[in-house]
Amino acid sequence: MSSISIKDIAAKAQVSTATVSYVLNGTRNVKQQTRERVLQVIEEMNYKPNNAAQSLKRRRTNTIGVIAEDVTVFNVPEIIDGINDCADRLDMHILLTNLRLDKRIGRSFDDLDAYRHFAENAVSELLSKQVEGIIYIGVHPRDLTGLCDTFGKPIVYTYCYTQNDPSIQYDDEQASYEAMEYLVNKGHSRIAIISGALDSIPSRLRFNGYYKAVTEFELPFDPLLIKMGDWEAESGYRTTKELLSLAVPPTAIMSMNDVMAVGILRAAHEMGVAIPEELSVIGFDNREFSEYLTPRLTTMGLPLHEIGYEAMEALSRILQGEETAIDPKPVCKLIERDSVASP
Amino acid sequence: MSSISIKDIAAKAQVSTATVSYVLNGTRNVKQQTRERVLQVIEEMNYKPNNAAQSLKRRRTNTIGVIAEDVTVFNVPEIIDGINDCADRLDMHILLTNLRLDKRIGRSFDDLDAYRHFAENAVSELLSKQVEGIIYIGVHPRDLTGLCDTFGKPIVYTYCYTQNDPSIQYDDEQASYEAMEYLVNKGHSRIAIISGALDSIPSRLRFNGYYKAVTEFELPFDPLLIKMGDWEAESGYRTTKELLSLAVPPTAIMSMNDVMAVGILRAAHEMGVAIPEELSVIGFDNREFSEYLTPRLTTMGLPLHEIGYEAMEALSRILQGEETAIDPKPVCKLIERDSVASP
DNA sequence: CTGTTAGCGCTTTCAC
DNA sequence: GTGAAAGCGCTAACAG
Repeated sequence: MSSISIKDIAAKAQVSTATVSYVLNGTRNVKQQTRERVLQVIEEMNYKPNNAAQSLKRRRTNTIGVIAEDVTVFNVPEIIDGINDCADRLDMHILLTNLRLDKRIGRSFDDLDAYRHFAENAVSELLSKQVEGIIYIGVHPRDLTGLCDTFGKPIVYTYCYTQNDPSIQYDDEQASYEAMEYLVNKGHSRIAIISGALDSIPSRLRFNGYYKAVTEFELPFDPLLIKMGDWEAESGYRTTKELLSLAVPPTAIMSMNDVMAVGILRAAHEMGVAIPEELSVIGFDNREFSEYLTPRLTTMGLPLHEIGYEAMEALSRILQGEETAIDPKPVCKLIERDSVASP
Repeated sequence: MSSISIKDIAAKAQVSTATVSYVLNGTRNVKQQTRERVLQVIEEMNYKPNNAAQSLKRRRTNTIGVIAEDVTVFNVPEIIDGINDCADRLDMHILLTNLRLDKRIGRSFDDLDAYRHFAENAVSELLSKQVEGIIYIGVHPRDLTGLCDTFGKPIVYTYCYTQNDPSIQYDDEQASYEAMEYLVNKGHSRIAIISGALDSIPSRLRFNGYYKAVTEFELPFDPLLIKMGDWEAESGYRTTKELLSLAVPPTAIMSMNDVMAVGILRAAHEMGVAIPEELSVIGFDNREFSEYLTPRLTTMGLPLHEIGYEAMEALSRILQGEETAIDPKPVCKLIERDSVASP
C-alpha cells in the first residue's frame, strides 16, 4: 500500500486536501501558481490517488465486470479484446473473471448446475467490487436462462444468451446462407453439408441458412448430402468418406466448423480426391489453424472482436439509461483461401 | 451501486454494525442465535459488503495486477489461466489489463518507446487500485529492462524478463536439447535445424541446445544443415527446399516453431518426400494447429500454464517476504505425434 | 457476548 | 481562490 496520501501532498504543498483534490480532478479553478506547486509535489512523491477511497466517496466505479467461461477457449480472447477496445474508448474499466470451465467441468455445458456455483460466486464478487454492469462471455452459444441472478445490475450476454437479458450474437443463419451463396456463385449446385452436434443452436441456425439457400437458388435437394457430425475431426472424416462414395458425389462440402473440415481434407487426401480441383471445401470459424492446412482453408470468420465491442457498447447504453436500440447482428465474413474452386 | 449497507443490515437485525461485521468475517464469537438472525437478514436483503470500503479500512486488497501485452496472442491465455489457477488457491484476486500491443503497435517489439506509454499507464492504474504486486506477461521472450517503474511494488515478469526483476521462464535450451535427444534415439544423426529470427533470445537458446546435443551425441557436424528462418512458414518452406536439394539431405529437421514446420510439410509434399517415412519433422510450441496438420506434428509443448502458475506463486512468496528460493525453470514437454519416425 | 466510535483516503458542500 | 469538515461503508480497538 503506497502509504502516501492526499494529506501528505497537501502538507508538502502547503494547501488543503481540498485544493489537491481540485487540481487532481479539475473540479474547480485553482490559481495557476498553486496548481503547479501541487502538481510538482505529486510528481515528486509519485502520488497515485487511492482508487478505493475515490470509489467509496464518489459512489461510482466506472467499472464493469466481465465473466469469461474460459479464457483458453478459442473464441474468448478476441471477444475480450473487443470489450477492451470499446471500454478504452468509453473510459470504462474492466474486471475480468475467468471461470475456467473447460478445466473444471470439461464439456458438460448443458448441465447448468455443474457450474452455477462458479457463476454465482463470480457475480457476487463482482457486485461486491461495485461493478456497474456485467458482460458474460460463453464458450459455446446456448441458453443460459436461470444460471444466475445479478440482483438488478444490468448484464449482457455474448456468445450465449438467456431469455430475459440482452445478448449480442452474430448471425449464424446469414453466415451459412452466405457461404452457400459463395459456393453457388462458383458454379456448385450439388453441395453437401456436415453439421455439428444436433442439439446445438449454431447447428440449427446454420441448417436454416443452408435450407434457405437450397430453396432460393433452387438447388437439387438430396437428403444424402446432409450429414450429421459432432464438431470433431473424426466425424468430418467419416462422413466425407460416405459422401465421396455416393453414386453422384457432391462437388462441394460445407462444414459447420473448421475442425471437421480437417477430417474432410484427410478423407479426400486418402481417397485421392484433389481439393479444390475435384472437391471444394468451406469451413466455419476461421480458427487459427485453418490457414495452415493444405490447402489453406476457405472459411467463414466469426466477428468475435465485434461482438465483444458491441456487448460493451450495449451495456454502456443501458447504463446511460438509453433506449436499447436493437442493433443489427454482427455478421460473419468469408475468408477466401484455397479450398474452393469452380467444379 | 447497491445502496444497501452494513447499517441497513444492523438496523434490521437489531444489532450494531460491529456485530454484523463480526459475523461476516468470523472475527469474533457471536451468539449462535444472533449470528443466524444477522445471516438471515443478509440473505434476505442480498447484501454484499462493499469491497472498496473494506479495502480502504483493512489497507489490504489481496489483489494483484496482471498486465498482458496482448490476450489474443497464442501464449497469453494459457498463462493467464495458470495465474488464475494459483490465485484461486491462494485466495488472491486478479486485475487484468490488456495492453493490446499486437493491434496497437504490431510487431515492433524491440522499440520499447513505442509502448512504454501503455505500460506506464497500466502500472499507474493498477497502483491506484492498490494492487499488492504485478505480473507482466510478454508476447515474446525478450529483455524489457527499463520499460516501466513500479515504485517499489514487486513485479514478476513471465515470457519476457528484465535485468533487475524476478522472472519466470521455461527452459529453451533444455527443450531444444531434448528434442534432439528424441530424434537421436529414433536413430537420426543427420539432423537439420531451422532457426527463428536470429536476434531473438529463444533462437539463441535453442541453438545452444542443438549444439550441446550435437556435441554430446557426437553427431557429424555439417554447417549446411543449419538454416536461418524468421519464424514464418515461408522461411520453413524455402529452407526445406534447400535442405532437400543437398547432396546428402538430412533425415530429420527440427524447426524452432510450428509455423515454420508448416512450410517444411508443404515443401516436402511438393517435392514428393514422405513424412515421416523419408523425413522426420519436429516443431516447437505445440500450437493448436499442430495436431490438425497432416501428418499430425510432433512438437515441443511449452509449459504455459505452469509458468503462469509459478509466476503467481513467486509473486506471492515475495509478498510474504519469503526468501526467493530459486525454483528450477519449468520444462517443455515433447508431444509425440506422427511426424517423426526412424530413418 | 455486544456496542460505540475513530478513522481508512477521498470528494464536495459550505463558509470565508 | 482557498479551507474546514462531514461522511462514503467498513473494521477493530476499546469499553462494558
